[in-house]
Formats: sequence, structure tokens, C-alpha cells
Amino acid sequence: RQPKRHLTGFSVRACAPHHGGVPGDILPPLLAPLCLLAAELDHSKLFLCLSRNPLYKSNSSIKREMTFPAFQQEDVKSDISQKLPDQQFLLFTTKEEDLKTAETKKANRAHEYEKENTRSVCLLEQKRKVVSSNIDVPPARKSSEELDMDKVTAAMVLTSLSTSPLVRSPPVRPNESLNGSWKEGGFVPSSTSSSGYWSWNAPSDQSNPSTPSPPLSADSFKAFRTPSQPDDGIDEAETSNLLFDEPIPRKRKNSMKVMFKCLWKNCGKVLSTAAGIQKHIRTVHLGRVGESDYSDGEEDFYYTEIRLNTDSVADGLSSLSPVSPSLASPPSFPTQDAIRPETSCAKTETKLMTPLSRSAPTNLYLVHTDHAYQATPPVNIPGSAKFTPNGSSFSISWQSPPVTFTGIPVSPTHNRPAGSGEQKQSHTVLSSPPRVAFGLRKPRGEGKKCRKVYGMENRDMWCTACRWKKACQRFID
DNA sequence: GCTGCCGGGCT
DNA sequence: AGCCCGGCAGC
Repeated sequence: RQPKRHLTGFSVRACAPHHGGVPGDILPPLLAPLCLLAAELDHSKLFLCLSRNPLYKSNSSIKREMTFPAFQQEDVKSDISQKLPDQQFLLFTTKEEDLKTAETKKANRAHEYEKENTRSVCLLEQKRKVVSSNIDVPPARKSSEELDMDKVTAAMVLTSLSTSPLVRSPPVRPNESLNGSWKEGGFVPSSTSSSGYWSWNAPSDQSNPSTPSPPLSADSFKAFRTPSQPDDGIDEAETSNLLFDEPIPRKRKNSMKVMFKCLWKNCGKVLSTAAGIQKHIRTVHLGRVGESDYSDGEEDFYYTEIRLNTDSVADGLSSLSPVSPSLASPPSFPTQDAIRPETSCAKTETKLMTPLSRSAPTNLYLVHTDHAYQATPPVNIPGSAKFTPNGSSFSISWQSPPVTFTGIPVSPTHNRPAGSGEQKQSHTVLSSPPRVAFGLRKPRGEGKKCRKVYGMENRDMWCTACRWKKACQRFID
């Protein structure tokens, strides 16, 4: 056993559901961002606990505890892949004592937790406290801005799990210190910590229809919280909205700017309307000029909807389908340039978010991107993320299990599975699209596949198809 | 050369 | 159907 080293910055804890699916399918989307988070934040070690009991009702439910370098994700995955089939939940933290803390807290409130079929409740915690050293950059030397950057990055990483349009921004509270409100209201006993909640609703369930279950309710969430816990500064409705992702178009409309990004190779043009991006594709990529009807042949639109967290009014999805009902927006379109394991990408995102942290330093705000886990475009994980720029907390929620590809609709153009978050809005009238028109062989996928993501040494983590040397079903292009 | 994955064989 | 793998082809 490696020596346990408590590092600084943030701790992360989470419990994840088994979801009745293949562990390898559910865990990578959770683990990778968390490992990334830890790596991004403090290069810490992470502690992992697996438990069959989602409530951690007894200490004995902690089956395993281990440490691992945050950067060595494969080790964790490998271990989990071995352990999880008979486990259901895992607890995941950067600090060993957090395991026990969570254990105790969950045991205390377990009796309130009545929704047996609730898939999971995940906790996510950040801590500012320097627990001990052994880090590359002592946090004390970090400026507050750097910390904010870290947290923004963290939020972005974690938000990469979220691809839902059902994202709402909490009301702006100009005079409220979120640090205080969350810290005081948090369930974490340590005075130096603050907390967020991370819930995972039952699937609706596009990906695993054989295991339907009612979604996590707001009540069950509340039950999960410590009874003596005062309101943490966020009203119940808001909390419920945030965590349980009930559609509230009003808030979303007011907080999200919808843009449309061209997915043609080496383009990436972003326009504000679907019509605009379609026109762009017609004129620039399809070579059509000034035409309004293209029924004479094929027409492909490869673009994606992206949402920016702004307060400006976006016209939402209503403008998305000017051409054909087939272009009507599904719930979300994960972008092709979803957050990848490379930190550079997260840094890029950070650049986008940083001005927000400066312009609204005391406000609770929401970040949302249409990212799927790593570069897994079709994975649709409706959810939302909340993040406080001053370091208090953030929370994430989503509804669907991240990865499972059973029962997925088939693209009319490409006869292959495409997730519910199909990102290529391919609208083909007659013939096949240019990309696949020539050559019988399907173009090889450009995204990372299981082999690349998990490595040969973790072949058991691959999707079945990859293991059989078939077209990858997890990281579909 | 690496890697995705098709085609096909085996159980 | 599940599993495996030779070999092609894109990068």
C-alpha cells in the first residue's frame, strides 16, 4: 500500500451508481473527469472506496480503500473494473478522512433516505484547506485568481459530464457570499470545507430501457441532507431545479446563449442561428449560393449547438429547425470538441470562463457546456453544473447514465448507432453525404477509442466491440 | 508503424 | 450470438 499523502486544494468525493449496466460503461465517464479534476487541481492522490450500500450505512460497507496517483487513471480503472461488478457504489475522494466523514454523515441521515430505487447521490466537495504538503505548487502561493482558475477548470471538467440543455442558472445574488452560504449550510462538518451536491438521477432511460426506475426526486434529495442542516442559502426550488433538472425554460432561456458551431473539418465557425450556420455550410462547404431549396440532391449540415453561459437572452431551440423537422433539436448536441483528457482543453475552456469569474465574483453562477465525457460526442448526459467562483462549491447533476449504447436510434444517413445526443445534424435528402459517398469502407473514426483511452493493459475496460476488434460502440464518431 | 475495424471463422 | 483474429486501410 502506498503511503497516504494528503494534499492540498480540493477534495473530491463522489459515489456513483452501478446503474445496472456494465461497470466499464458507467465508470469511465465518472472517473476520468474526477481524475482529471484532481490532476488539474492539486496533483493529489485520490482515495477510493467502493461500497455496495449507497448510504454507507455501516462502516463495513467500505469494501476497499486505496490510494493512487491522480494521473494514473488506468490503475484506478483497472482496479475498479475488477471490483465493481459486485459493488454498486464508490466513494471517491482526495482525502482519506473524507471517506470516514462521508461514512458518518451518510449513516446519520440514512434513515431519511427512503427512495430505495434512487440511483445515486453523489457528493462533490472542494476544500481550500491545506491539509499537508507534497504538492508542486503550494496553494498558499496561489493567488485568488489562480484558485478561481482552478475551480473554473474543475467546474468545466465536471461539467463535461453534462450535456443537457436543461440547464438553469441560479438567480444572481449580488450581495451574498456564496462561500459563506455554502460553507455554513454544507453537510461537511469540517469548518474548513464547503460542499456541493452531486446527484445522479435515474435514467429516463434512453440507454438502458430494461431497467426503468423513477428519477430521483427533490424530496429524496432533501432527505439526503442533514436534517439539522439549515438552508444553505439556496432555496429549495432552486436546489431542486439545479439538481434534478426539471425543465424550466424561463431560467434557461435567460442564462444560456445558444450558438451553432460548424463541424466541418478545419472550420469551426460559430454563428448565432441555425439558419446562419446552415447558410454558412451551404455556401462555404457545399458550394451552394443563394439557393433556398435543395431538394435536388443531398444536403448535409454538420453543425452543433453550443451553449454559452451568458446572461444575454438566447432564442433557445426554437430557431433550430428552420429547414426540416428532422433538424429539430433533440435535447442536446454534445459538441465535437468535448473536453478531452488533455489539460490544454480545460485550459482553453478556462479562458472562456474566467471573465465570468471576474465579472461576477460573488455570484453563484452556472457553467454549462455541451460536452460529453472526454471526446465522446454521442453520449448524452443531461444535467447541469453549478459553481461558485469564490471557491465554495459546485454541484453537478445529470439524468442519464453516461455511457450505454443499447437501443440507440440509428442515423438515417449513417447506418450506425448514434447517441441520443447526436451531434452531427445530418440532413440528407437523397443520396449519401459527401463524407461517405466514395469508398465502401466507412471512414475510420477520428475520436479516441477504447484502446487509446484505456490502453492495452486495461483491455477489460474496453467496450465489447473494441475487444472484438469491431467498431467502437463507446466512443462513436 | 499504429490503429480502427471489416470480414470471416470458430465455438 | 458471442468471441476471436487476420488483414486491410487510414492516419
